[in-house]
Amino acid sequence: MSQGASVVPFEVDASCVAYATGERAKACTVREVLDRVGGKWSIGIIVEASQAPVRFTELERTVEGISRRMLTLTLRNLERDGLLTRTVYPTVPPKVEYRATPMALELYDTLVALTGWADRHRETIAAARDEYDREHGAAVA
Amino acid sequence: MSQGASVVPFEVDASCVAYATGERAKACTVREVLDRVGGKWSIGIIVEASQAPVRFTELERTVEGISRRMLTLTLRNLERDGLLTRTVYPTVPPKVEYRATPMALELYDTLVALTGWADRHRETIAAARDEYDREHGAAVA
DNA sequence: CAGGATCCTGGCTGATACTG
DNA sequence: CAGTATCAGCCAGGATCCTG
Repeated sequence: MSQGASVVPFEVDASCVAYATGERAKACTVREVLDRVGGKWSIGIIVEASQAPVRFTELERTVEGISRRMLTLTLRNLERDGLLTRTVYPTVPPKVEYRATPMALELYDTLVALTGWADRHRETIAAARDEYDREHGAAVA
Repeated sequence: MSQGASVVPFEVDASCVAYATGERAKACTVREVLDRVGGKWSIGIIVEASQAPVRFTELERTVEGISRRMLTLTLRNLERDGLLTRTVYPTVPPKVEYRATPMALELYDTLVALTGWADRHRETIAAARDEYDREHGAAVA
């Protein structure tokens, strides 16, 4: 985190540059990737599927608030992007297991760091929000 | 985005639990925090503002693709949550500087890790996506 | 059990125009 | 320069009903 540089266009690493410039053509943009991961339910699902293989209904209960539709959609997208594998067991009551791919597992630590950060600062953020609302007209929901 | 509390079967750490259970009441949910950070433009702005103080127009040029409106809105939200400070210099051409707060700076490394991961795997993801589309009837958008 | 299909809404978002 | 205001569109997301 260099802050000394005064002129500093950006001394960021390649990934951030690619992110900022929206450099495409090659493959997915960093933004495209982040959009997928940053989806409302993706993180929760990836985290769950990183612990152990999970079944559809399991996720439906674990990831609170998700609708069946969104679970299906998110699952499909994550599978499409190679972040989850979907295994169907042709048993009589169908059984489908989702598990994180190595690529997704590699992301796990970062996600834990992210949720950890969020967790550590929630109160501070809530406080900041309250104060901001108090100073400025309030009511911003 | 309303959620109820419940039980989490897995042995995740506290942050993930808080995330999964959507435990509120205290402060912001982990999800609420992540929603803010996970916004379409937040990461880019935080990353920029973590390098050095940035001005409005600077961000407008650096964060490619953002509209003036969204820049303003995202900036306001980030400021409200205490992730950015806004400094107004009452000069004749107005000058406003945004800089990341310590809390946001703490997040910087994680964000770099995240964008780094995204960058490293963009091609893999694009490939997985292509293959998925080829196997399944294509057109899943 | 694990989806698929459909309908519908609200919020995020972009485009455009105006201002201190 | 650094915003604010307004209008309109898209689509993520929810609710509901149906199936292999």
